[in-house]
Amino acid sequence: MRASDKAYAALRDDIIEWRLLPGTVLAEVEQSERLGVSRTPLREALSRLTAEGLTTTSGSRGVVVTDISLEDIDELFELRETLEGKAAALAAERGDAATFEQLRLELLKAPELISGSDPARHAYYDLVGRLDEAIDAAISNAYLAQAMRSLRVHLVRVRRLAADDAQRLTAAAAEHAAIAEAIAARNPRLAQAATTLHLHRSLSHVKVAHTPH
Amino acid sequence: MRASDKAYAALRDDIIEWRLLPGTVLAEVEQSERLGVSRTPLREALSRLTAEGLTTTSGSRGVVVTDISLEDIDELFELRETLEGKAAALAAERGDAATFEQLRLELLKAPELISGSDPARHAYYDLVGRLDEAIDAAISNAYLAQAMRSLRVHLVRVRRLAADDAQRLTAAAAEHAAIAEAIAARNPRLAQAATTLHLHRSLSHVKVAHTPH
DNA sequence: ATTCTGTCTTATGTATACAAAGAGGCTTGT
DNA sequence: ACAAGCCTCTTTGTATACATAAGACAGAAT
Repeated sequence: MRASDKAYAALRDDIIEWRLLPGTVLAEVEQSERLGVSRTPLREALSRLTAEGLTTTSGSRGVVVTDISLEDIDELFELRETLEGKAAALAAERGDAATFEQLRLELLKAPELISGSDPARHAYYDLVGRLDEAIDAAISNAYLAQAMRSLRVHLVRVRRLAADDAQRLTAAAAEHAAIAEAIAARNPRLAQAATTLHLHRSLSHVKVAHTPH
Repeated sequence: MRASDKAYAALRDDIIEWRLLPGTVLAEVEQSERLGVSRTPLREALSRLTAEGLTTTSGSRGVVVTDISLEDIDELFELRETLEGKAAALAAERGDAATFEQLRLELLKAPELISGSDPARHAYYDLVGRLDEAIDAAISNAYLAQAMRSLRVHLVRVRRLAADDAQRLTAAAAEHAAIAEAIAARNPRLAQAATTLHLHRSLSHVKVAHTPH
């Protein structure tokens, strides 16, 4: 693995997992010493992070970790609804029904994974990831898939804040199953509607979790 | 201006203007000598181009200029319709009516610019650019705006192929005016429909121009 | 003749040295 | 005492030297 890849992956994880908080300045020498690479590959890593929007080069203060506020989350989900709604509709038009029917069946059994121990919960996240990948593959549109991939980086960051409880995950699994069902039924409008519903529920959950109560 | 910015701008222009054709390998020493910078800033430029999708790092062959075929154009416009349609609708909800009414009036006078000499045609492209910027500003969504910006890079590349004639530009100006009118009227659905119509016409024009006849 | 292997060449990946620019503090003058 | 200017230190930007890996070509062996 190249040193720049290593530095990129480490920094990306640190930001996504909120070990590097928004506003933190990523000085080149400091980070290169911390990660054990020289400045050259580290700079490349910072470039990639900035291109993804996880960091910004803020004038003369160097590279800083970008903030992600509640308003940002609204904007993020607005774009997400647009892209994923369209993607679900396209997947319903173009995808392979059997693939999504299989995913639907697995999603219906997901509550067992969620209520289980932590490794099983990982299996649930993997399952949702496979649904995303299946949609990506079904839409046959590299540009749309790329746009969604670049969004997901930010979404993972938000999800870390959401503190998903078993109750929410169980509901989300049912919503995902509804999306898979609509795609398997080759019903674009239904697939889009199911996606819209799921995203609104997710957004509400995140916002409730962060509203003072 | 930093050397890396200079190299980035030069390469980006060369690719967009089709002076560097798809498939061209951008060897580091070769390009750094051609552009008069050293390899370090050139590598940063290549990173940024690759992040934008204008180049890809193709295994062991180094960085190559990405191809953009007719199928790619279909995919590109599919995403474009999704994003710009949503943006137009949001602009109609949130934008300032007077701004778009002003743009509409200018667009109605655009045929004079188009039929004129080449510098005036530049004025027309500027006008369309201002409509894009006004929509970007009106939507109040940094993520959506960023997604559209990253799309426009590819679109400029396609436009260079389209060989826009005066007839098509005149029609396009009218379509743009219809979009501005719908936004000024604060009618989201109409704004989205006008955008869909415009993009379909643009796509048809590009495809006709590249179909053997 | 074909294939395998070794070496050589040429590319990219990395480290480090040097340059330039900016911020902060200290000193000096009024 | 306060302000202004200069100096220094720190940080990023650039160049270049070195390492490493991959690919091609040639030669030899089967």
